[in-house]
Amino acid sequence: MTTQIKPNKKEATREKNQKLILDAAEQLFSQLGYDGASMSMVAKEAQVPKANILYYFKSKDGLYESVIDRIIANWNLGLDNVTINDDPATVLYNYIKSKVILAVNQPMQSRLFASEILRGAPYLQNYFRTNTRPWVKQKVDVLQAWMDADKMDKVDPYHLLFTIWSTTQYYADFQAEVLLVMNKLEYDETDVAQITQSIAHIILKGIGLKVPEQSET
Amino acid sequence: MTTQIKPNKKEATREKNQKLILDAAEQLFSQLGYDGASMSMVAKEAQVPKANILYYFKSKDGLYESVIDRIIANWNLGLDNVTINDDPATVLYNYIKSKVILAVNQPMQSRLFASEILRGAPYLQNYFRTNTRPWVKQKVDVLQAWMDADKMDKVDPYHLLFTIWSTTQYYADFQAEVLLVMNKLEYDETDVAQITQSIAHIILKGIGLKVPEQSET
DNA sequence: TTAGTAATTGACCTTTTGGTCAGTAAAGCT
DNA sequence: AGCTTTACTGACCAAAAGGTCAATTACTAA
Repeated sequence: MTTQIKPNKKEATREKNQKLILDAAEQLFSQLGYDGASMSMVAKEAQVPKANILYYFKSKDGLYESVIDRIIANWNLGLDNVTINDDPATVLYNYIKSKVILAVNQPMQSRLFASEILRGAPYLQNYFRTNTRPWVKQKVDVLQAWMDADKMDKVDPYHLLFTIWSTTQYYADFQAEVLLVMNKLEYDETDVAQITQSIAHIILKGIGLKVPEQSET
Repeated sequence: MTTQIKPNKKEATREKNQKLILDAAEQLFSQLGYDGASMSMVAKEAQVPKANILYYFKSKDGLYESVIDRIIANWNLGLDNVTINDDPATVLYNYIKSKVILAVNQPMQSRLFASEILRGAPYLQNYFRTNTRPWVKQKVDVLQAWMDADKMDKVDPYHLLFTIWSTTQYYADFQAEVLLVMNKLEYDETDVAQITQSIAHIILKGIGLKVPEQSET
């Protein structure tokens, strides 16, 4: 029937199993941290023999690294293709909004990163150096250009970025605290809008911008 | 010489040893997390036999709880005794400043809390319910009163508090990332002022306030 | 002093950890 | 079909985990 190049049964099952394992590992690592999650737990969760995991991923470290790599692969840093000609308010508003949506709807990835950074980022050091740092540098340049053109207040662009990251990720990483303090069991549909609104108001006004009336997707 | 009630040598050494152990545990737990730090590591770090730790603190859980309790004991939530008559700008500016100083100078405690909350706050649930929540409620009321009196913008007071917490704690919890992105080895003396300035500018202006000229200690 | 009590700890135990390996099953190829 | 090679996995292992306990060492009070 299918004459694909490689519908190898071998590769097929391998990929299927690897996905199973990575999914389980991602969940457990983000929930319990690197040390808190054990290989046997991952095996049980993925319904795969433990030795199979070691066969695919050499070691626990290897598995952990693969989990991180996979997250990074589709970890859209957002804010791409921004230029000096764009409107700061619109760009930043949309960025904040997308980060809040991510935090509320997919907190696991954010938490995995958080626990990794808390531990001193042993596995992310390289990623930060070779990817995040240049990416940040570029955004900082755009922000600086906007400031120089008096399109927004002059604040330290690095700290502005940190402010956006911290405020938005907070709702993922510290979800337990937020919910406890607000006496809620979980976020509801209105929360995303509410959070976005509050953060955007404070930050945008805080740097001399106005929250745009209508946002684009 | 001393006629104190209880200069028992017993109690003296017990307290001394307990402090030794708690110090070591605090450092290790905040560095490696609950699962990452082992009893033998704590024993070695505190230069005390492992069985002694178990003798004082029943179990690893007990030790961990004691560490948390001790931190909470002198964890000044700040912002105390605030009333509607106070000046919002001054109060919030000082609060931000004190949180930044804490984040930069004593990041360990913040990180321990962070890793605890990341795990779903198993040991802090009760604390949040019985302490933080009422505390927050009270501050929220004051903020709301300020807003009603048109002393500041009307934003959700909960999210405003979260914004202050997240932005300031970020420099403790995500220190590794901040330093990597900014290409620094460690924070220097100018950073505290710089960070405070940036955060205060954004947040205060963001809620319709002005950064006070001169701050009080 | 000394008896009584509490503090201390070395040795030991069980369970779990990450990891190996030899043997078996399953493709793939001709 | 038969042979080669790769994929898989149950059984096993040493190390480290948290925790117990009986024996020893302080203190304290009389």
